[in-house]
Amino acid sequence: MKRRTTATQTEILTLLEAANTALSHEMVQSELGANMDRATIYRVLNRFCEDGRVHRIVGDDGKQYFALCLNCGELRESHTHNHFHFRCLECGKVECLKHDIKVPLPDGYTSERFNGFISGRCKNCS
Amino acid sequence: MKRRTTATQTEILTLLEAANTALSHEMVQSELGANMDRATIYRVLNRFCEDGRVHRIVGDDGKQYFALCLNCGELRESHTHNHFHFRCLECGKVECLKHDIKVPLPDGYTSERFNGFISGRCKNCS
DNA sequence: AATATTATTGCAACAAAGTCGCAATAATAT
DNA sequence: ATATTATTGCGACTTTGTTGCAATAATATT
Repeated sequence: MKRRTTATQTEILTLLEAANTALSHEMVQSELGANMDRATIYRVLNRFCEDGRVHRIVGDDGKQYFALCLNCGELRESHTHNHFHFRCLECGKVECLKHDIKVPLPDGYTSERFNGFISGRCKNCS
Repeated sequence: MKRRTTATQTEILTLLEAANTALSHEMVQSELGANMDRATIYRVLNRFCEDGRVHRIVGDDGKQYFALCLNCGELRESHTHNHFHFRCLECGKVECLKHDIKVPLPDGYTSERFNGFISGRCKNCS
C-alpha cells in the first residue's frame, strides 16, 4: 500500500506540528472544521501511527490522543515512547513530558506498549 | 448517603479479592453471570472507588479496570496509586506492579491522577 | 496528455463502553 | 410492623472508534 499525499492529510499533519501537543480526534475536528469527515480523521491518524510519524496515547479519560512528539525525536525510529503525557484538567492540553521513564517489570514479563498518563493542572491553569 | 450491604456488592467484592488482579466490567459480568445488570455493575464499581476500597485504572485499550490493589494496601488511605499496571495481551490479566513511580513534572504543574499502564506478555504467556 | 490503477474519502451503519432517569425492590431505621 | 431511602433493573442515550462500500482523486502507465 503506497501512500498518497492528500489535502486532508497535510492539513492534519500541519495542525499537529503547529499544536505542539497531543490532539484527540475531537480537537482535530474542531480545528479543521465540521466539513471534515470523522472516519477519515481517524483513518489518517491511524495511518500516521502505522508509519511511525505519530504516536498514540490513551488518556485517563479513555480517549486516544495523537502526537508528533517533538521532545522524543531522536527516539522515534526505535518506537520507544517511554515518556509520560500530561493532560491539564482545566485547559485540556495534552503534552509530552520530557523524561523517559523506566519501569521495572517482574521476571519473565515483556513490554510491548507503554502508556504513562498524568492529569492535573498545568502552569497556566494553576 | 449511607451505604447498604447487598448481595451484588458482596459478590463483586469477593470476586475482586479472589481475582487478585484488576477487573474490567466485562470480566465481572462474565464471571458473575449475565443475569447481573450492566449498569449496576458499573455503579457498584464506581461506588467502591468513591469509598476508596478500589482504584480505577484506564487501560491502553481505553477500558476501565478496577482493583483492590493488595500490593499497595498501606498506601490506600493516602489515595496515591502511583504504580503501574500491566496487562497481558495474551491472557488479558491486568495486575498492579509493585514499584511506586515518581514522575518529575515541569515547574508549576500539579498532579491529580496517575495512570501508568504497560501491556505486553506475562510470565505464563511468553 | 490520456487512461488505468488503486489509495483515499465520505457516508451510513455498527459495536462497545459507559452513564442516567425512573419506577420497583429491598436494606436499614423507627 | 412500618417507614425511609439506598440500590437495583430496565431502557434509552451519548460518545468513541471501526468498517463496508461506492465515489473520488492521486499516482503510474502508455
